[in-house]
Amino acid sequence: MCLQEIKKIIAQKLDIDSQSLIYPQNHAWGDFSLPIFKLAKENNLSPDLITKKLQDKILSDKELSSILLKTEIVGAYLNFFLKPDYLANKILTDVLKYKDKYGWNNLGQKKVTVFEFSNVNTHKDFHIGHLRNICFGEAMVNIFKANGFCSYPVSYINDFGIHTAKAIWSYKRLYSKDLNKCYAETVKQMNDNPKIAEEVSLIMADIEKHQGKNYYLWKKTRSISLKEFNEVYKKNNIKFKKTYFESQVINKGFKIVKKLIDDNILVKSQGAIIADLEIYQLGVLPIIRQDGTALYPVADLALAEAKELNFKGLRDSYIVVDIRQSLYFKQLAKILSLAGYQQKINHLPYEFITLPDGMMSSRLGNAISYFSLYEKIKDCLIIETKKRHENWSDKKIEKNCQSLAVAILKFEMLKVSPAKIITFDINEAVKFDGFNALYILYGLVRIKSLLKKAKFKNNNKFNGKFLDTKIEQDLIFHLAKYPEVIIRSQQQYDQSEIVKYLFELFQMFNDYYQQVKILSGDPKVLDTRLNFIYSLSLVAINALNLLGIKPLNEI
RNA sequence: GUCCCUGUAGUUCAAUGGAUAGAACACCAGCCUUCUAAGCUGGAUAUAUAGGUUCGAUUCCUAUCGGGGAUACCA
Repeated sequence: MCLQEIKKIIAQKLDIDSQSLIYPQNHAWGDFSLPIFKLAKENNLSPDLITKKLQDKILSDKELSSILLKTEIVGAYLNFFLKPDYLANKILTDVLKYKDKYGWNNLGQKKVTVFEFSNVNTHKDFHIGHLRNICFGEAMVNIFKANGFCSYPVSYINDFGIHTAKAIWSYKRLYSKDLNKCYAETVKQMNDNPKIAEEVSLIMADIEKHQGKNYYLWKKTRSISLKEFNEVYKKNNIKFKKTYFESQVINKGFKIVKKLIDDNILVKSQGAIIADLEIYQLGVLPIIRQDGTALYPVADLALAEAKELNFKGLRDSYIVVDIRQSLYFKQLAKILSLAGYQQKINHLPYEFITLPDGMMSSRLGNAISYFSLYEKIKDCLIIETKKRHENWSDKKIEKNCQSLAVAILKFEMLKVSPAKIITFDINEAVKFDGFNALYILYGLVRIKSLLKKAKFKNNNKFNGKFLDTKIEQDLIFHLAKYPEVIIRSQQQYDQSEIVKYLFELFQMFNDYYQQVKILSGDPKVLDTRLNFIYSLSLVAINALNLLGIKPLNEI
């Protein structure tokens, strides 16, 4: 039984809306609270009278009395206190039983849901903006799964756009494997010399024809990029159910465009092919350039069709792309619906990443690439770890710090709500204090260390009555809230709910760790406390799994 | 110009319309012969402005002022 069910029982017995039961900002005021301003007004009675009536109702009800320790009237609030040992036994039983699936639910009813993310461009760096994208996408796949959806991650790689031709234009002059540098260089030179645009156009035409030297160079440079992307995915333990390439769907896209022109959904204008969506107040979307080369929508139309074909029963397709493209996705969805597609396309937007001194962009060439950042963080971690563990081998330190660096970066991307711009400050990120992945992982290591020293084996020997300190009861209540966090993070498409939850959990645990010496404490309560902290670690690992972050055994 | 998002502490972020607006960083002072001190304890500081709705507004509405973004061939 979880808090929602308890709330439902209370609400039903008292004939109130369970939504009106709130969590007081201070847990000392009670587990739930009912503000009775509204009730008083609706019934035209004084708040005093209402609270007393409700209290009488509670006292005379057998079931409520078995759950509730007491109620208190404070001002116009009726505060409810659950019986601590009742709650402790319920929650610990549930956590130890369901383990890494504690708090999961069935709300999604196995609905097939595809998440498209990591829409990255070859011939450019994989930078921290993309990192936010894959971390967000992966977390959403996991969170949807925890809510009973059949959710699948797919990736789409833009390996065929005009940006590839731009990168190749400079590559032929510089022969640098730094494709992003090539790309930025071409963009820079194009600003000064408009003639270069024509040359880039010719390169793109060759690539589209699949022949000649430019096509060969395209294949060669493309594989450099793909290798890099696969390293990022491997490092971050992200596996896609399917990967689509623009180069593989683009021809199908042109066919669809042709059909849409026949159907009058797309039209020719100023030498280009466009969708005129002015009557829907969605402006105009260019589809094919004057020179006949494709813009984004050509491939996206084919991609929508491909996903429908690959995932039987696909109802909802989520596309994780940053918020600047939200108009574009409204336009795309409109075109698909005009063309009669059944699939529902949802844009899952998130804000971009900016640097303390301004915007970051591949075109300007000032984006922080993933690997440079990762190496920097890892190096700082190695220095700190050496200070703390003089007896650890270099190999062990390297392995530990690799894992930590990945976790820290993921955490930085996930701790802010998707609707917020992340201002990424590398100097802050290498401090490793406070609201950081290390705080969580370190706390978890402390629990693991305690369990190891006590030679703990999961034995279900616990007695809720022994968990009688305030901090233990606060922690139990926090565990009880976890199922609601899983639901909220899905409904609001916001993984940061889970991150906040984890941080609060370990703030409380560190407090507990400081206050109560578990191993040297009262031996009578040792079993209960070991089961208790084991439960904390289970929920923590459960939540870390949803975020795609791997725990460590030692730090 | 039009449309969208956003203004909370020195900084970066919290707060399903409810009680005393929370954290983290930075700064100052403490805590390791005691379960991993990347931890803990204590300390000052904030809702852009003006109205409105409400018993009650950081939250909803309007206006003003700031910041960001989108707006036909960038991605």
